[in-house]
Amino acid sequence: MSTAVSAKHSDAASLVSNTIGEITRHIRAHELGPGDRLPSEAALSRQLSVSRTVVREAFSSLAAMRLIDLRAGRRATVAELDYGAMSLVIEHGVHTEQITVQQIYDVRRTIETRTAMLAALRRTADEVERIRTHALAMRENVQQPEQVMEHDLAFHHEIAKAAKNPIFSLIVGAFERVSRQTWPIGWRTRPSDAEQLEMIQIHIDLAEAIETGDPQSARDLMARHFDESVKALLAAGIA
Amino acid sequence: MSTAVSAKHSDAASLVSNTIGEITRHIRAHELGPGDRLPSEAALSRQLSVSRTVVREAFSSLAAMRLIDLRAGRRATVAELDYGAMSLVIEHGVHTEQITVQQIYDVRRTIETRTAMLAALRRTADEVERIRTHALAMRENVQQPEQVMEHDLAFHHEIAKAAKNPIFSLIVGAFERVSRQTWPIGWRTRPSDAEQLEMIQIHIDLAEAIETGDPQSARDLMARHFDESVKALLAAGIA
DNA sequence: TCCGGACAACCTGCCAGACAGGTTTGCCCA
DNA sequence: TGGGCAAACCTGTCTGGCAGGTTGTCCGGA
Repeated sequence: MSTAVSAKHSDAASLVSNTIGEITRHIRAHELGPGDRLPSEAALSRQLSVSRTVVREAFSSLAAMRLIDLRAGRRATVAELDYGAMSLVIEHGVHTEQITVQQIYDVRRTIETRTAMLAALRRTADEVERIRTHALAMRENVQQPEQVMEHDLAFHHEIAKAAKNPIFSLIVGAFERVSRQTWPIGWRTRPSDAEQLEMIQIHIDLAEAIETGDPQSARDLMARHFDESVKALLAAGIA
Repeated sequence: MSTAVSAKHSDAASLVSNTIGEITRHIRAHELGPGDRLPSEAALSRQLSVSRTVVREAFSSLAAMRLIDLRAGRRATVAELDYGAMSLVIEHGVHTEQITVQQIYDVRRTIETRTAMLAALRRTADEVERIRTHALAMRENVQQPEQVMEHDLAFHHEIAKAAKNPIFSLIVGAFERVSRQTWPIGWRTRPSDAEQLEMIQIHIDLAEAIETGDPQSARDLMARHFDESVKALLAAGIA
């Protein structure tokens, strides 16, 4: 696998990409925020002297990146930050064998040891509650892997949120689609009840460290969690 | 600013989004890799029983996320991993005031202390050469901020590449567009020659640590670099 | 046999016009 | 003043068409 990651020079002077530029410029120039409405397709079509087809494709592209929201009959609106697009990029990388699962774990470890630390420092009572609930729900539903996975994902997500930096949420979210596909593999490498509970216990301990407000301990537990996971994956021959 | 980051449930059963799904499924099912060709618009149109317009918008959306490459007259091809889409998402977040510059620095610090460490462990001779060249070029062109910035960005990018994990390159690249806009602000907070050279010296030292293969020192230098930068930004009132 | 060039078939970029629904707005009536 | 209805507006999708770039093939010459 090559580690080349490029960015095409997007001065591709096609009408559609120019139109995309005009629309983002419009958002910036008018200081639009999430929920604010954009001009209609027909209006932009006239204004930029291109066909509605071109404007539509531009809107469609922006919607694909989740920069705007589109709904039938309604005007396009500026969207809230959303990790959907990044999620697709990562998934694409994995499926085209440009990214390995192990590389994802390394990045997640790097990011999530930080979110755990920050969460321990910045979490609110509500957030602690949600984090702990998910950790405990993992143990309660240990017989239903599907449930365990959902609470596991939500657990990590809530920690990222509690870190109070939306970019961390964005990145953690970006791995969600792929995680949903690789998670069962990791689970299967822990066939005994004891091993499963041990893995879940780390989550519970982590929730407690965040509740106590112990960043060092939260950091270490998250690091251990990922170290164990990678070890399990390697043992299963995923490398 | 809210820290909410959502992902719309994309079961939007529109023809276009279904078609996007079909195309990504096609890539996965046929195990296509970068450069491989996709069916023509007309063929997909017949195959999925939708108009060419719909297929075009689907292609256009995928191209916006840089999952495929489109060129006139040519068939669409599977694209290499590319941070263009992620870059736009981040930029959008900043312009709509959902992300602050300081939050970006925190994430970059988290990611890049890791890339510096890994680069020190995994770099090849060629990579060391490129990294050092950029660091030295910063010093040589110290009178032309534009040049300094370009070499600075390239410096960080090369380190990410040397870490041999494409996801790190992806993330570092994702911040490039925004960095290009905020970099001059940081530069202005270092008005004296001495301060500028001091900041550049860290880069040179870092290049050396990576060359020597000293991960601990590389890590610390990168951390210091970001700490200084944040301090400068705060002093300038960007917070 | 091999190479190069020209031509035909194919493909994409863009456009105009049209129609079926869903949404918004404003007006009118109670 | 408040509620409801109809018209105006807007988006999703389709058809058909033309210009211009690309690809592949085939034939003639070396």
